[in-house]
Amino acid sequence: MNMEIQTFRALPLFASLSADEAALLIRNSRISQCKRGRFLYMHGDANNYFYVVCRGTVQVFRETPDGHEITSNILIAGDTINADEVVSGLTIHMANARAVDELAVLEIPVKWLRDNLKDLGSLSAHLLTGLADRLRSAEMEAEHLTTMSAAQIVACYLQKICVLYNFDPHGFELPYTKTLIASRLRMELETFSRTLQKLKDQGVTVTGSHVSFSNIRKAENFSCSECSIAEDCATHRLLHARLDQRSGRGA
Amino acid sequence: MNMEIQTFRALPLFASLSADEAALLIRNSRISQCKRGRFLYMHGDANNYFYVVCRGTVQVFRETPDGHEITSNILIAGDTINADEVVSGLTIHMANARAVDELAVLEIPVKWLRDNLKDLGSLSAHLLTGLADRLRSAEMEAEHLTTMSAAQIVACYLQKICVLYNFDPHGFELPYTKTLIASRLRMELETFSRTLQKLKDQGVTVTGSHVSFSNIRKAENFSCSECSIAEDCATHRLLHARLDQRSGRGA
DNA sequence: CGACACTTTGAAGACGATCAACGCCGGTGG
DNA sequence: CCACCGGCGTTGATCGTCTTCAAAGTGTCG
Repeated sequence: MNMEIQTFRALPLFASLSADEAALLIRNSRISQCKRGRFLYMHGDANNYFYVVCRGTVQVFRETPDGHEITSNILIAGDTINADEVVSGLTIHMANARAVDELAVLEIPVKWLRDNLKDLGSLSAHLLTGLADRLRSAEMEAEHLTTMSAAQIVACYLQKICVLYNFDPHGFELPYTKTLIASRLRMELETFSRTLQKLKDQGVTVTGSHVSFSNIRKAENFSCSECSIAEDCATHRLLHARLDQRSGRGA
Repeated sequence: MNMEIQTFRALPLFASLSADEAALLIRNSRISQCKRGRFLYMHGDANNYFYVVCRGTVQVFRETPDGHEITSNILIAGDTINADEVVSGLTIHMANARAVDELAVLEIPVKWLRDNLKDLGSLSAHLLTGLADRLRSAEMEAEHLTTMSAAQIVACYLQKICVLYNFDPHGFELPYTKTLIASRLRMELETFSRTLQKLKDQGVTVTGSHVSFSNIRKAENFSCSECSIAEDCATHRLLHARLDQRSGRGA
């Protein structure tokens, strides 16, 4: 368990906590494990804990009346899972959260958190910026959804993944199944699969779960016209940085 | 100008401020007016002020490379305009903000706000919940965008407008042009117009800018299957309350 | 080897976007 | 008073893209 405490102190959300604050938090929370496929909570369950991912991956999703799953987010170490629900004061969960792989989460009682948030100044500041960042990216994605083609969305997402996981742009493995990614991108698996084929001409090659950006310039022009023109897409800047850092040029 | 101060004290965002806090805020901010069609700020401008709508309506939108406008939000009195940008620490605006009608906004220097947010406890708490609420509704809308038909989206939105503005469900006028609404709903004006015709059979009648829910039960089933089944759609609850309150029954 | 989850491919269909033309209305200016 | 114009909205026809349904291929693990 102590190892887990080490890991959670390494998360940005908690990094700036003072020793006192951290001790306070640890005394009043616990780390819980979850096996692949298990539900952390389900839609309608009481919203009693504030969760933060320590290790592993979480899929947050809702179900349509006809049983279709809509993935609203895929979360990794350092992400808060239900911050919005907790802050909004919801008493029940509005979505399902399921472990995609072996999972460790920090579990903080909502009740305690509400009473003590003022004593955890830096945490509340992180919460604030975290929510703001997510809001912005949610709005950005909604914009993409309506203005970009499936091909652009996919290309853009692959680049984002590459930066987020610090992968080598010349070649990396998809961190989760295509089914999950398609659901996350709000498209059908079939559409996703077909789109990957089309992207081969555009400097993005995906075979099996292996991705490589054979022609990053082309891939980039093709994807995310919004961001690149507006120059507000941090992904591209970081991607370039990674390319420069890894090797001289990328094709 | 004193009248404007009265109005802004009435906004929920500031209602809970103590007299001291309010005085502090007023000393360090100002209320500025804006004529219909004028830009409050444009994409790329320096993000120097935190804005709150006191009176009137604001359209926040971005432009695609080909000049198409995408409305990301329509804001009314009490809404923060660029809270996400300010909290995220962005130095330039990521979108345009334009006055839809006669507008009054409270203008708080970002620099000052950053230094003094800790002295305005209740404001920062409101900011937090405000962001969380917006995040949730943004995710909800993204879900709707991919799971519901245009007809459902429109019906759902009209109900939301009715509740938000406290209109009579039996008949009210659209608060803004159809062009703006269509853009807000991320559909083309043509699609919106056609959709309104189809909704006539479904208990929602729109002629010119006059809306009436002739058969609220039917309209409801038709719209927003997500929310109603999940029972997490506050709109419907409030709509019922309004119907009960107005008259015995709604057709 | 067989079961099962995951993925690919094909063909058909639905839905919204796009292009184009027209109607309506308020304002401005002759 | 009428004519013209521009913003706004409606309607029609066509087109492209994504979804849907169906079937078959690939991989892994017992």
